[in-house]
Amino acid sequence: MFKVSKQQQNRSYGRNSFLKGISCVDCVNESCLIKKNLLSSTVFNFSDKKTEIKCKKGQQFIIEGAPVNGLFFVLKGKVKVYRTGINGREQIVRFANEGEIIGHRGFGTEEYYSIGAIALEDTILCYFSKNILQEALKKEPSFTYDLMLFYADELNRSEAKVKTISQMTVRERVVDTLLYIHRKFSNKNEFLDLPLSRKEYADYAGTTEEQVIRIFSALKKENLIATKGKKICIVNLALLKQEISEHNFYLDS
DNA sequence: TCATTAATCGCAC
DNA sequence: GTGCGATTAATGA
Repeated sequence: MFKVSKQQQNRSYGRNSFLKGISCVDCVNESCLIKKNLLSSTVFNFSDKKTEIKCKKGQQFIIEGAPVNGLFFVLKGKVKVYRTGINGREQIVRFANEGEIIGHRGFGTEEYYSIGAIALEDTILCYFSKNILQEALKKEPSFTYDLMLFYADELNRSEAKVKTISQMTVRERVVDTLLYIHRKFSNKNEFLDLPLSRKEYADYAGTTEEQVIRIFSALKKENLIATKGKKICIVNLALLKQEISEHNFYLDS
């Protein structure tokens, strides 16, 4: 679609290539808050200073405990963000889609990342160093404001998740996870457009792989969902929503 | 195709 | 609800 030659060039470097890539002007991610603020000359000049990072499926690009140097934006692909708990259990904090920000919690005074991030499919990231970003944020209020809205939204989501984990039954948490993935990653035919393993569903819902499998097969029997290997289809969205509606759940991405 | 990995299920706790 | 192990299905080299 755009700048094919650049992509081919990237490919020839194999994994882990760090090089200058597609300009923000040509980016297709309208939801990206850099793209949205590109009319500002500050942001425009700043956008030129990004580094493009290519990740293969399954590749980790943020390691828990590593020093924070900057911020990632997802140009293309999907990513999971997690924390490791006791005896190595992963807690998936969130999934990030194209145009979203990763590593922002460590921004500011934090010295080390408290989260890890792994690409769920082949992914291209835009990386900005902390200093460059800080300069742009100080100069351009509307850009800063957009980022603030993003932080507020993240906080809201995080608070809602506390309640999910502490007050919902396992079944409700799994249903909630399905609805979350559906809101965020479904395409039109109700198939979830994200190849997650049962374990990854469990890590997000705060339960075990076995429970997820048991609940999936129960939901299948009740004709609420259908599965084909990793592909999962929401059959009866309304009924699933009804299951967790008493938790007066907020509905957003 | 064969070998590896993931998904299920049953059972004990 | 959780954790382990055996069985079966799916994936990929």
